[in-house]
Amino acid sequence: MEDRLERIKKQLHSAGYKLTPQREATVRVLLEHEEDHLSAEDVYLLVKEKSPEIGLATVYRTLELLTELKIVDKINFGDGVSRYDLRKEGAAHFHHHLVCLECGSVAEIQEDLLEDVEAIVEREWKFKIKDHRLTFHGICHRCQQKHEEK
Amino acid sequence: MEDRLERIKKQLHSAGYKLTPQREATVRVLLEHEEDHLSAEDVYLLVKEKSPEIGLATVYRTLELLTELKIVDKINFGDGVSRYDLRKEGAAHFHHHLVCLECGSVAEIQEDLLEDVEAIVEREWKFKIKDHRLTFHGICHRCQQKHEEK
DNA sequence: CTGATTGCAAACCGTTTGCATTCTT
DNA sequence: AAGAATGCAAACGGTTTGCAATCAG
Repeated sequence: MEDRLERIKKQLHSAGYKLTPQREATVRVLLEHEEDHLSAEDVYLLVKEKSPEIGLATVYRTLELLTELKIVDKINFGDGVSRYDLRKEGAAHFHHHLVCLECGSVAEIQEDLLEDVEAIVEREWKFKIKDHRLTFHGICHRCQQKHEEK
Repeated sequence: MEDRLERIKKQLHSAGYKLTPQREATVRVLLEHEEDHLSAEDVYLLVKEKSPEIGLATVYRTLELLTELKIVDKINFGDGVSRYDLRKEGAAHFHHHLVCLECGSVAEIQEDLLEDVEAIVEREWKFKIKDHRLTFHGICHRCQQKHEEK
């Protein structure tokens, strides 16, 4: 955890950005909530608990910065809110999501699964793939069980 | 084209909605621009050419209606704008997109491609898939050629 | 020191909503 | 006639921006 933070700091630094307490606090929150898909506002509130003087605009600017450096991925499940996901270290590609239409939960799939599909797309459509977004909408296991109980 | 319009009208009707000139004009625009990925504003401006008295709110309400009836899919490429895509008739699943990072063009893939992946996800994650969203980000064929010319 | 970064408030912009009016059925 | 649908303008909510004050390097 702490070493992960160090590496991110180094990335910021070598990209010519300053290491402010606000940026560190923001990255810390992201590290502590890897599994959640936090909105900017969520991050803001969490950072505020530890560093109450921070402003929402700074959080937005930091998240934008981290997105630019590919430390974080900005995603969008169709409600009008952007969410921010820490990239797994060494992950070339973005992970996939399972969004439950009933309870709204979001699960992650780390496995690639798309290698074959990408090969087809690159060959047939002559499209050089840089990244992908794959989201499945459906009913999660827990909600399925709820139905069976009735 | 005209028969497609008729069928959509019928769908609206049998869902208990009225057939107003504004709704017809909006559907017409969507049919005439199937390949484009129009935003609500785009649709509004196009409808306005033929029916200048229409209001933006009505376009939003109609698009919402069509989305609800699954005549149209609401998509979101990450810029803060929703776009609306007419569903191919008989298409069970949503089609995929290729977004070019350089020129911004959006191509469509009608083929399913995800059957195998979906089978894996349903089995391994016990997730009942209802729909999916798959977008590839990369460089389109034309932009690749532009590079080679240099 | 000096330019980068911050916090605040105001501006933005796509979208939604309240309401009186108009139109389908 | 009666409820649904419309147009307008105002409200909304997430995000961005201008600016003076502050801070990191």
